[in-house]
Amino acid sequence: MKRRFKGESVHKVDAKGRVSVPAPFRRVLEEGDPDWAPGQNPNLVLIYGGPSGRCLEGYTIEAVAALDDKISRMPTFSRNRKALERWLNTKSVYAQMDETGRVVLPQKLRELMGIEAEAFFAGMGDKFEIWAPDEFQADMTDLDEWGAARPEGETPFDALDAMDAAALGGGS
Amino acid sequence: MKRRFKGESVHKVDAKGRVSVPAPFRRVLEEGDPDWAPGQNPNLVLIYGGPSGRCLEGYTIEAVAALDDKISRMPTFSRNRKALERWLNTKSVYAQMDETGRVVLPQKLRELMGIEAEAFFAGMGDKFEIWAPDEFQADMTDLDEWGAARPEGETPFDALDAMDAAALGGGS
DNA sequence: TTGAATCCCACGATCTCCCATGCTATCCAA
DNA sequence: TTGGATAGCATGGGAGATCGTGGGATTCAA
Repeated sequence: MKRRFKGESVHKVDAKGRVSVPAPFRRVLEEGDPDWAPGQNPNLVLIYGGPSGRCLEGYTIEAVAALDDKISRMPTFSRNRKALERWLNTKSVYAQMDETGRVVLPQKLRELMGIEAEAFFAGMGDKFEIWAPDEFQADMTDLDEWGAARPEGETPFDALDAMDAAALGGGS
Repeated sequence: MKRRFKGESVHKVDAKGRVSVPAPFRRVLEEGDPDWAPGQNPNLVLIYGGPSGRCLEGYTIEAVAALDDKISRMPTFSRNRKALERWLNTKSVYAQMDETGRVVLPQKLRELMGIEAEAFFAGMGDKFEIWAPDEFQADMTDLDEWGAARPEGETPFDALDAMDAAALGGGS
């Protein structure tokens, strides 16, 4: 079973835009880079035009390849495909960890996300997110309030339960 | 794993029509030119009659060869084939990077695309696009607005999710 | 001989790479 | 179980290479 991005942490961003990648994330990035070998520095991809738009998303090389593959199976001239290609190819950059476990966040991306002295890392399974700490806090609060305001039986956790029922129904 | 064209940037076009190729793109062009050797300048191909028509497309030598190959497998006298051959052979020019990482955009092509003082480069995986900055912005805005106006469950990202379902359903 | 394309040189700003340091967690042996 | 050794982690800084851009000189053809 492949390791996934889990956990959260805050790291300093220095004047050059360098920031430490949370140590547990490094293992995932290494496993997810087909060219990686012990003693080397894994590559990754940062995407910034995502659905929310308010955070950077970090993907392993493999995860990006899987996305690429999925998109390439969509109708060639569909608008959906064009939008996704723009997102995955234009609104993204390669990055590489250095020997001390850091990556450089280009100035343009830091500005877009409002990241200054600190960056907030949030594991999200097959990807991770990089936020300005206060932006993440705001998003988290939004999400909590939204969940709390849902009617009985329609909270996120209820939706999770509903997945079981659907699996049973569909699989039989 | 082969590197692909990723990212976006704007560069000045000087009076002679020279523009810097974004540094990350140079690596891809080098890898994609079979004749390239360290210390040399990679060749590339610029195509300008593409489907959208509003931007130049830059391809590596290898990518052009692959397209050529694909087209040559089409029925010999089909109109499709003829149209594509025109596109790939007639509406294209070779270009070469100089030692400082620039290429010359011929005046004719600049005029066709409305490129004047600045050119916008957009990575698109196996190729990259060169736009007049405002043209790209307009295209991007169109695309974003279109996506935002889609009903729930039909946005580009929903379509991406749907690929999983299709893969499962189609694979059985 | 004049315009355009090519080559060579120049320079400031940015980015990379290498080295350095203090801290924390882990491990091993007395 | 306790102290010290060791490895990994988070962060900082400096020197050199790369990048983006400008301009002059040269060549070639019209």
